[in-house]
Amino acid sequence: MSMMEKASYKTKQREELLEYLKTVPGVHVTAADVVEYFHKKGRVIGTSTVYRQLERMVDEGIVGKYSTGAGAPACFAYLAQACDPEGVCFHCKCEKCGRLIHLHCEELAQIGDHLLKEHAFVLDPMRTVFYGICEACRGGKENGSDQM
Amino acid sequence: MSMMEKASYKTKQREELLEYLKTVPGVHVTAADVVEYFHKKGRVIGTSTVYRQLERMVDEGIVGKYSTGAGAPACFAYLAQACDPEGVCFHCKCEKCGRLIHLHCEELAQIGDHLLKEHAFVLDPMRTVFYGICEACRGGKENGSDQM
DNA sequence: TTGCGTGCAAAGGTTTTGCATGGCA
DNA sequence: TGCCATGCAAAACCTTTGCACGCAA
Repeated sequence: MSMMEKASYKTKQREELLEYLKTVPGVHVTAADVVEYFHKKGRVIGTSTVYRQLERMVDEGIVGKYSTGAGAPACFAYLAQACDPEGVCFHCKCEKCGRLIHLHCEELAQIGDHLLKEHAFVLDPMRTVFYGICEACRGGKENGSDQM
Repeated sequence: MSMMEKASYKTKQREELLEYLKTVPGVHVTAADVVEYFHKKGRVIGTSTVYRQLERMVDEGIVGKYSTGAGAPACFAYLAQACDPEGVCFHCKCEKCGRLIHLHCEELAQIGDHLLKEHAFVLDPMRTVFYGICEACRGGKENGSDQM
């Protein structure tokens, strides 16, 4: 699109954030998770900075962003082209405890093929979320861990 | 599936809300849109009520719910073709033209089985929406009608 | 009469923004 | 030295929840 995008400095915070994300490729974390991670390490990074950098990385295409709902926090994940050529991963969200489950499943990947071939619909796994009840909540009757 | 769901009274607010939604089938509106619509008509309906009724209608399969982003408000739309409570039905939403596609497909129904057996996740088809690009928009390369 | 539905206000949680300061180039 | 990035706090938003009252069955 644009030719220069932005100036974009290379700050310490950005470096550390990116370094961390690279250690957990494909894993989705929320902005709050990131803040907490650094906080525990004694390295405090402002929430605004995390949001701003994450958003920028999304623009740059090195990080994926998943919206799991309305008031729910967005998830981000470092996109490691190496381990996931297609970036095929699906998400299941428990309607009871709110937990987001990350799935790498070949069988589910066929859904995309089926939708394309039979229904001429190009699936966007990035945005698609399966809603339902997770194992813990179903088994434990009321809830499993109820983290959100 | 369930035997009684809930008592579910037939209140004035519910009637009016449903009546309004039926006049704009397939069109997606936010809770705020609904509140504003009635407010302009001089008929005030509480925001909580709108959220609660809308959510209930989603459970009943007569309204679809879509996530439009992270901090963005959820969208709802009256399903012209009500979902068969017993049968399986899925929805695909085009990210380009916003169109909602109704699918009755046995093969897709297997997703539920797969998720249950392999991932111990009980799928809720009523709340699950596949996001992607529809045939018309894909064919036209750039866009079809592009309403969002 | 029973109990669900409604509506207001307040709470809860996520993300954005204003502004002064600090650091990269 | 410029200018962007950072951080803190506050604001903006969307959605949920508590509670008393009203209405449907």
